[in-house]
Amino acid sequence: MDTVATISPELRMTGNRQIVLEVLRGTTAHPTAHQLFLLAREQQPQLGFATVYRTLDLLVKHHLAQEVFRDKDGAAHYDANVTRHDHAICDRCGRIEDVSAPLHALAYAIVERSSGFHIQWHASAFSGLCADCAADAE
Amino acid sequence: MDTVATISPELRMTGNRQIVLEVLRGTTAHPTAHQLFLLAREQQPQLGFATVYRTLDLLVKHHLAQEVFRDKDGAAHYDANVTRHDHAICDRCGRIEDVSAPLHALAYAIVERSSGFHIQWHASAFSGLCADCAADAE
DNA sequence: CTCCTTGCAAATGCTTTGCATTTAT
DNA sequence: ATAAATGCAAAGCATTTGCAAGGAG
Repeated sequence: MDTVATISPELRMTGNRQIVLEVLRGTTAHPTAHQLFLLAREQQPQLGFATVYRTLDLLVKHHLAQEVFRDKDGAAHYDANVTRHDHAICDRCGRIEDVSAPLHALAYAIVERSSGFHIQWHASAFSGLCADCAADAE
Repeated sequence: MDTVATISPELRMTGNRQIVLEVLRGTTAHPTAHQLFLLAREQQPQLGFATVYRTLDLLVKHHLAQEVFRDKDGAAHYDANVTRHDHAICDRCGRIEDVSAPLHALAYAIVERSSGFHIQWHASAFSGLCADCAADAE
């Protein structure tokens, strides 16, 4: 099941952009722009970080990636999975897990009913202890 | 119903801190640190913005305020309402509304059931059009 | 040739920190 | 007198932008 379009008609897929997109698709770690820069630079040593930021903007505009949340430092985290989903962040090990439950659909209904908002976008991040760390902490 | 403690045993309530807390309690606009600085400075002209940031850290640590979300510019927004609740942000008029529905309780149950996380904190922000703007746009 | 892309460096915006001074206990 | 709080300026991050050089159509 491929939920993500491989190419976008309007976006010229240069070598740099291809590498950034491949690196993002090759991880489930929800990297920041800077983390992506470090990974992509392994394959393209003269890559500049401004290119990564510009590429991420383009990928988001063309729905090939999404910014999923901002961490406590204010750094944006990206995901090549462009379906709407939420995230759970472990305060202990730093793991970031997708929340696959259709929370957003429920949330939209509740928010729209209670406030009258017509929701177009949302970001939810939950933090605490992941199952493994909670077990360790006992 | 006062959900907020007026004082905290460990926190020395200096004049500056009192003013920042009063300004935050006097608004439902979920201001940023800089907006709070501007408002508080009206009552205390020689106030420095570093003091506001330091005060906000303290207020959060002492549960007299919370950081409710970060906007697209990465700026943190604060709230003297320390109960857990979500926010809806209008893309058109910029209004930030509390979502009073007990979304978080539902979300916690769903996330905990699906991922095994023990949630301690969360931030959810929804954006779209508020009821008024949606009506205007028709 | 012309436009888009890129790298570098500088600039920006939010926040934190170092440090000397003032204030409270 | 001892410790905490404050203002100011400088530093720190994440991100954006100006600009000149490089590359594709």
